[in-house]
Amino acid sequence: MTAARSSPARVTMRDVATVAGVSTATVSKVLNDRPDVGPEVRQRVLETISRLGYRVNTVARGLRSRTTDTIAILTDDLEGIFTTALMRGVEEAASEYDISVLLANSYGDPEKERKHLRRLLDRQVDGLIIMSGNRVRPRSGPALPMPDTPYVFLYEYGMSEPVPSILPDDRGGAALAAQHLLDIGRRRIGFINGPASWEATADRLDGVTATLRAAGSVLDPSLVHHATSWSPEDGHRLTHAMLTRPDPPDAVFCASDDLATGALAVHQRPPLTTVALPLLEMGRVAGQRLLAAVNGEPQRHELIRVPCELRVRASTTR
Amino acid sequence: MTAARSSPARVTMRDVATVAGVSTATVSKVLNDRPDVGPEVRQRVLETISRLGYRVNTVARGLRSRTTDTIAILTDDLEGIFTTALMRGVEEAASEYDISVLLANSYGDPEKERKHLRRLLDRQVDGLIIMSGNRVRPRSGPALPMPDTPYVFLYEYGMSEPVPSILPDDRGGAALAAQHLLDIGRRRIGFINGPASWEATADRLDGVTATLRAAGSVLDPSLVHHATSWSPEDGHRLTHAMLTRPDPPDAVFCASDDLATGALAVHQRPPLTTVALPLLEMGRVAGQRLLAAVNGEPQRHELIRVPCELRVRASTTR
DNA sequence: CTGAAAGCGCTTACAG
DNA sequence: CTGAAAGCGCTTACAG
Repeated sequence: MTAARSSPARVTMRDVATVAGVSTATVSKVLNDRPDVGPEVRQRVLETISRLGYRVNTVARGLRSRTTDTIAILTDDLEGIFTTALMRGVEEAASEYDISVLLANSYGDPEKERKHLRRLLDRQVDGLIIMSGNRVRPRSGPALPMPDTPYVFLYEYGMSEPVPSILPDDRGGAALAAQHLLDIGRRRIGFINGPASWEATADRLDGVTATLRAAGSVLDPSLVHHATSWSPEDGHRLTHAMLTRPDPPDAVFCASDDLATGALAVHQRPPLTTVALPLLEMGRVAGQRLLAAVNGEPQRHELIRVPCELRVRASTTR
Repeated sequence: MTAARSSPARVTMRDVATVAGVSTATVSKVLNDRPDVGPEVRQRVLETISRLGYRVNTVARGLRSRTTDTIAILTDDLEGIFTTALMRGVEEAASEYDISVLLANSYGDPEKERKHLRRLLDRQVDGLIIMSGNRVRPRSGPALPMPDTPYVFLYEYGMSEPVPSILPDDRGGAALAAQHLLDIGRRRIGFINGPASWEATADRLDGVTATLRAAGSVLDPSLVHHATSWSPEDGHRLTHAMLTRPDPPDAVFCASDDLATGALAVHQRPPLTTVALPLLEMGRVAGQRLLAAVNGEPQRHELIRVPCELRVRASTTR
């Protein structure tokens, strides 16, 4: 890429200094809110800046100060169903501190991940969020060793790297749902869970089981069905099977919105009570943790489970 | 943000030059594949680079060369239903040229847009993609004048700015669907269109009308219903009304997947024949157009309509 | 073909 | 409180 644009000589810090009759050092101090500048000089410099329409060149600043105020999101699936909400959280957290966010997509390919990491490190990013957009699972370390650049995992987790991994509290979320059903008087709870191979599936079963047990009740194993996919079709099929038993449950908890959608015919669908994944909040936490690390706060291996939220709607209102 | 990391003195171009016994100018030339370097010197430099593990500092390069190989996506809705597919297209196009992509979210707020633009220009981005994630409509120019930085609109369009706007060809897409229904022998076509206030709604009505007319047929106005939202509920309601008429249509075309989903009960849903929005391709086109402009290619006001694609599935197979 | 020199636009000790 | 000087790590004319 070559820049073929010609501009009418961008205003530089030197211009401001000359016009204001000070040194560039002083202009820089004003710009960075250093205390060691006299009030009248500061005033004069600020006026000159706004009169000339001066804007700092972040690239030059970055070269000198060795920090770029830039972090990167490296995802394995830019089109994952949770990607945008997670990214929004990261972007919000970063924006609050005037940090910019670079976006890169590895498609889950370690070779692509390595290439992106190399490019991002060459660009001197201050830190990285390594993220999955669709499924919580363990992963190996970054495809490129990064001894000097902090990073965190988001919606996936490392096995031993000394960094935090930000995850949804699927167990707690399922417990919320089960407790809610108990609270509205249901005792015989059916559970359409996700595919058995997903971590969230086991975590949610744990949550439901423990909640019922704590209430002196028990989860009937024959009322737990595992879908083979997260599709409405599976939700419909399994719910139908459950409700046509001689001893049907008095409430059904589905492990995902799609499963629940299929459980109900569209023309008789009340607004669903839902356990919301805290995606936005997870993104924010990831951003904040990363920025803290960029600022020198030590990191260690830890799994941070962000609580889910129960949204009660008509489907469980009496 | 301050960088509190201490690294063991990063390898610099000067180090490579010293070890290889050449000047930094020569190292730079090798790095940038300039022809004016002797083969044995080039070889020696390359070996030294890989031996020392040298990596270019993109920030320093950017300061000197006045180009950052970075573009930005500025969206009004990071969680719009089309956002990720569009972004993926942009990211793919950019990655092919080793261009990095910055992400910013204005939430449709002109003040936030201005702030982001300012920050992005300060960072010396080579160009910008200004994008809507959910709805094609006209918009005013960028919230900050950008005389020196090229940009394009994506999934929204400017009224007069001398830049391209990349849009889906909704009219052509609807025509594809109508023609397909004619091709499989249907003559009396019902049309569940979107809300009347959307541009895509008018464009699609145009497409269907023109296609039927060209086939010597005509679209019965009483078989055109406009939804009040894009929801499955609306799709269900309107389809039901249409099919319970004394003279029902022999095919129904819905203006969105959600409307079509509602049109069918989940347990009897065949795979839907669909007109796919060319979101990925649109993103790619936007990226390519922008990079061309960055390289000095002149821009002008134009609306680029990217063709939709018909995906025939069981719902229209005999 | 190769290198010395200048300079991109800032910030940072440091001297006064 | 203010500024002269050095320098971040590159690339780019230019001279030889």
